[in-house]
Amino acid sequence: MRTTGDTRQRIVSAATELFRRQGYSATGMKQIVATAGAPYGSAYHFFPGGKAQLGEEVVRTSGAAYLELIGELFVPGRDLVDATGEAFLGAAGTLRELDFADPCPIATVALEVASTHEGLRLATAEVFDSWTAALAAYYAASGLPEGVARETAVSVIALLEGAFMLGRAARDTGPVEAAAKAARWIVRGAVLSGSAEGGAGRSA
Amino acid sequence: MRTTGDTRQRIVSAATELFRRQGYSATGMKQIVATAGAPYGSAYHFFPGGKAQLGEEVVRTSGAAYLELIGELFVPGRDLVDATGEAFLGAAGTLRELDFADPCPIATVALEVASTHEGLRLATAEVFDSWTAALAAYYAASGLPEGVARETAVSVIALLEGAFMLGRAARDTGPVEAAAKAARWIVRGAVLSGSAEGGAGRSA
DNA sequence: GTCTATATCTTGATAGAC
DNA sequence: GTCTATCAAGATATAGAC
Repeated sequence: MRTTGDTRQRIVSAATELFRRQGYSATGMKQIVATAGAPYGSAYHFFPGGKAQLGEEVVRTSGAAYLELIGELFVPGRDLVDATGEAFLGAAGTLRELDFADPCPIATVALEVASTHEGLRLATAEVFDSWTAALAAYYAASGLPEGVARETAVSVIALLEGAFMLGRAARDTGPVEAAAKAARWIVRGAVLSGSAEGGAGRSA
Repeated sequence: MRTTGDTRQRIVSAATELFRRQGYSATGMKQIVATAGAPYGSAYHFFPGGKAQLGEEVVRTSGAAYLELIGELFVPGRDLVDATGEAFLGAAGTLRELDFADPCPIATVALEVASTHEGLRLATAEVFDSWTAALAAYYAASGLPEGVARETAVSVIALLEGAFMLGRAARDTGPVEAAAKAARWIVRGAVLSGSAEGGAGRSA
């Protein structure tokens, strides 16, 4: 029976929000604990590995949360093309609601650390992989051949990340909305190629 | 007739490379001048506005360089789908040659500053806009209706940026190669929708 | 235009009282 | 487990000799 566990989570939550708005490097431990309303020492009490350890936990925690979201949005049985397009339109709404902070909690960090912090880089890679695997499983369950499903999932996630980037820079949801149509074309193309090459191209 | 102009450019070049590998926040002025082999004072002599001014120059300069590249890759007359797909395959090669440093010189900076440095954010937005406008002009010249051409260009650029992100995180060119196929589907879809809605869908 | 020295601030991290 | 004080190193930026 644990008596604590509250401040630790507040630190993780604060770090998640700050990383998403300012990135990893521009966010200091002091700012994190100040935002969390926690004493400075608590940061190193809960994360003896320092900022890198905290960063990894943020990446993996928010990565897991988004993995659940994917499971909710892409329910087997729903049409592939429609489900994909609607996910993008929902993302456009989220982008606006966040006032153009990053809807993806790990994107900025991923680019920042890719060539500099190997541990963090691996964490972001594993999170991206979990997302694409989940989406690929849905596409495969909907009839796409395994390889096509995987490539399609990777492309759709990439398109969403890039659309967030352009949308944030322009402070405009237009890019994400344009990407919604493009995502539909990608999936539709995959369905066509799947039925031609491999097999059960029918989806709904 | 100017007698100098060399150290200034070395500073810009060094900053461009460092931003692309480490991002904006993690790169210090001292590291920049050290890499450039320039005295510290020169940085503020040439960029009285400090790091932000240097950052803007880096973004605009490398943005202009990539704008030229787009012009070279997308020559009117070439088939839209093939030109787009081959550009992605070339980008995959570049990603590997750079040892998975960011092939896009402004992507990391764009995400870092989007919600924090308004001047820099605007610079990245204008660069992205110049790229999508150039690509859209090519698509339009190839027969796509204006609006479709614009949306397609935005989506293709976004897909490329996102594919770079996933590829860097995984240290694998697979995502960019998958995106090459997806980009072809996007453009093919745009051609179809263009010929249905608006008009001259024929490209080659 | 070059270069050095310095001022001021903030960073990540640690030590130790409570 | 909480909280404060402090450290050394880094940051951005400036001043001023040459």
